Amino acid sequence: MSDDTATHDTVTGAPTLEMVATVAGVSRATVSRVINDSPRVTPAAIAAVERAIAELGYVPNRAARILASRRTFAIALVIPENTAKFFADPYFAQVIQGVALELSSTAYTLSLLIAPEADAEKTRNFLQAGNVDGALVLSHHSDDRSYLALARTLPVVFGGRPMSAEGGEGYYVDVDNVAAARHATEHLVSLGRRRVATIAGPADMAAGLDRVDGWREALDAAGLAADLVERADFTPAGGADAMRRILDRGVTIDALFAASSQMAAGALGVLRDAGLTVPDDVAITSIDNDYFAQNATPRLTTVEQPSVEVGRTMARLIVDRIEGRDVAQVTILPTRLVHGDSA
Amino acid sequence: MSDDTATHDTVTGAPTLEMVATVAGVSRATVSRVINDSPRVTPAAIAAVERAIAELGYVPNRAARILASRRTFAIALVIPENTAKFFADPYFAQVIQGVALELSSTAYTLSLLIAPEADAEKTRNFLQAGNVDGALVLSHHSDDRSYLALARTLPVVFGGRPMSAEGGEGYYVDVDNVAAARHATEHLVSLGRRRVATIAGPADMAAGLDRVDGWREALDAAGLAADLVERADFTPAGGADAMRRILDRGVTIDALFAASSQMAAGALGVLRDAGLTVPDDVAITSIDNDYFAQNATPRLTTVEQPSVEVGRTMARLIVDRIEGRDVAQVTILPTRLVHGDSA
DNA sequence: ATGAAAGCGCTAACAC
DNA sequence: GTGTTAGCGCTTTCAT
Repeated sequence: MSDDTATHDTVTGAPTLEMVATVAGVSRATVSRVINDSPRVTPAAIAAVERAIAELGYVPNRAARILASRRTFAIALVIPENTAKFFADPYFAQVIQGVALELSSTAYTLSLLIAPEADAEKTRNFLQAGNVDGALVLSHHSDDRSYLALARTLPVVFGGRPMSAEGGEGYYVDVDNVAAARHATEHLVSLGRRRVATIAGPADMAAGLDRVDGWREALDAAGLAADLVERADFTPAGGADAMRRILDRGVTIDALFAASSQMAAGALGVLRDAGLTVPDDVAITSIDNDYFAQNATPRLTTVEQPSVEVGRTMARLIVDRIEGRDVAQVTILPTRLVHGDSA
Repeated sequence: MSDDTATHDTVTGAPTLEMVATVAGVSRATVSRVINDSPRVTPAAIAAVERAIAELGYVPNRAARILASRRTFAIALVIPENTAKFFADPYFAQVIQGVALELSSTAYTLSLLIAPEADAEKTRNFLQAGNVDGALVLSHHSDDRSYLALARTLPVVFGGRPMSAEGGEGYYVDVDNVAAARHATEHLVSLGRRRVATIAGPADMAAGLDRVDGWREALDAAGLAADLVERADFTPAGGADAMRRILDRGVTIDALFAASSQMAAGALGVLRDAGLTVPDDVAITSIDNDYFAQNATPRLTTVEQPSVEVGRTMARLIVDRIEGRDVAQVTILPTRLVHGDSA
């Protein structure tokens, strides 16, 4: 027992598992079992070890753990967009924030992979190579088949329904985009608006397709025409262009549903330049209670989706899956209409 | 030599240093020396090892390195702002992007620390505790003394001149804020504008103080009055408020220099509401060629600071310092005026 | 349920 | 300049 000096030592570096073992009066193996909450330890041993851990302020050495266990304690968050777009979009920022928040209370570390489809292969190789214990994929393009394939060899959780998923494939967290769009549009209708245009998102994204569907559902239900659709790319500039195209059609609209607040923000300027006031001439609703919605003039009436919560949930699910716990394959988070001054 | 089967093995996991040693016909120590480019290795040995590494596609195991070397291969990026502000500000995003970019080609990993001054102490403890090999501090508040102190026990590189630094203290990367503001203002003057107001940043930030100085220098040189200053907090909402205060003074201005494009974006709406057009009634220049500058209507004429490059440079410097190489204490990066439609 | 002991893949003295 | 040899702090069989 050359180690029984542990408790007397003036601690040089950080306390080690061995010191905990000595203080608790058990073996290193038992301490390890407690740390990794193995089921085969007596309550008494657990208590002793936990007391020792608290007393010493022990924190397991990450590198040693990784080396010995041949796990990585790393989780990848894959963003299939280029860097510029990624940083410009508040949605990503919020999801990441949620993931980081949730992970901070676990042993897992976040490894951010901003992977334009261009080198998607490089990204998948990295993931396959055992660099992470699991992956979170913010899937937005229809081109997510490869990540779906990846999901067969590595725990993966998608953010947003993977578009190429056949029935029952893939774990994902999402909001009900159809319902969100429907609510936003219904609000315009309930205000007495009859000629409701929409600026939709790209046709290769679920949020692009589903939100047009929701808009159409609401108008159909009200017996109104659903023929004024222009697509854009979710950016303010794209929204402005789409708005111009709508005005160019020469029909008089009294309402607009934009599939994102960024696009609504762009449309706002075009309407103003055309001499139309919001909400008097044109009422507007959109999706995303983000920076753009909150800082627009007038403040947008918009559907808030819990993006931070999406991130948290994704993180929670991937950890559960990595550690072998059962989780729901599909998690749909609720949205809510936030009243601004644009409708 | 029970290991001479290495080259014949059907590779199970990743290739190890030991396999490289066998293939290269040297000892593990030599391989290690090559990897860590120790000076005491013969060119021949280096070549052999490098060939073996390439042949096997060997990548050093991070955990093992960390464990054996008692280094962390981690670099902290400290952001002394709260999470919300951090995510809303494109400047941070760009600097991080630069840091990540540069670090991706090194063995170092980025550990993001978003540390409101509130728990600055916790942050410093973490840094002192040997969790990272070096720290990057995005210093903006005058309250950076503590990090300056930290710099005596850990390699630290600041982003932005540390405000509380006495002469010669601290390594930092910055732009010439005075010159940037001067150029932006001179441009307004060169357009024939005579009544140039400014929306300045907070008085406890270098960018807040220096940019007012630059504005004043330009006006003084032109013999114009430099009396219209309102301070804000670099956000659009703050900019809008400041703009209102300027208008409330009742003086007619024909130009505005905003210390950030975010604030200029906020000011834009207020001017519009006041029935003033940009640039006809009021010409505007600002600093930061970011998302806000590019998506404002009209597009802002602004001074671009190379934020991504600031990040890259900070990363390069900290790695050099960690590895014992000599680096310049002060690095000033150039800025340039980008012409938009606001002036 | 617990302990003993053998590594995980690498670095760093220390000898030659 | 290069090899030998102990570990780094932890997990994980395998006994007991």
